[in-house]
Amino acid sequence: MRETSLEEASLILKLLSDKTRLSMVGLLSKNDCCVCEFVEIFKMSQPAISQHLRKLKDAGLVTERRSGQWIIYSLNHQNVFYPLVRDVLNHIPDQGEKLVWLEKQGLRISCD
Amino acid sequence: MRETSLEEASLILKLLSDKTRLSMVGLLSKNDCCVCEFVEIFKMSQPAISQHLRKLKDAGLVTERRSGQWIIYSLNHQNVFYPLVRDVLNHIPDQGEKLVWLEKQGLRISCD
DNA sequence: TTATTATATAAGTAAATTCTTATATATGGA
DNA sequence: TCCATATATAAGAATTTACTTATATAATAA
Repeated sequence: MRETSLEEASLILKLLSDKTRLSMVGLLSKNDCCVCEFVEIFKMSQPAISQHLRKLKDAGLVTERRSGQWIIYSLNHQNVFYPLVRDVLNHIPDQGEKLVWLEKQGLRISCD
Repeated sequence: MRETSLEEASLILKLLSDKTRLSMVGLLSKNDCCVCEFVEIFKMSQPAISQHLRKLKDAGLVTERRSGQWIIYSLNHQNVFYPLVRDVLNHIPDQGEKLVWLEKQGLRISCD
């Protein structure tokens, strides 16, 4: 396992220490998501969601791709910090239920 | 493994996301330490150190005991969040070298 | 007892964080 | 082309955080 410096580790932990971002990362570990899905799930303004995603992207924890009008976010398993992220996610409840709820509302965007 | 709620997990991660506290916890996983040792290691004011320790103590991550004039802090392995802490510590460099340095300076307090 | 050492706490300050609102850009459909 | 939808970004406000200095408490040593 690659050893992360203390500075790097605390930076990643700071990103994951926000409830919304931690849940986002948990969701992305299950399924890719677009911004508008996060807006529905977290009942938060679109700019607030975009700003959280930008922080995750700047750290390399997630990647984005365009699909039509949507920007689809994915968890970046290739990132050097992914092992830390994975270990942290092991300690939180499965966020997949939020996607089930989204689907029930008919708000799921199929991300392919 | 006990499943920590999202709120609880983010609270613990917030505590660990501070460089000083993360290093403190890493040190305590090796050896018990007193406040004055932390002051030397982190070259930080005594109140600043005490305030960090208080946050860790309030969350139950560390315990304290008095030994003469010193207050000795220990990592609380019994805490429900300890498994998360342990997994996080697995991703940071060994903080034990800071104790070696302290010993070389003749500043180590034998904690028993 | 008095002084010294170790620690905690309180109050204030500067910086960082997370929202908000307003606005810009890009895509797709009528 | 024009409009609606999805997203990003910028600027500002409220809150939180991590320090500072000043002071209080407890133990030990002279």
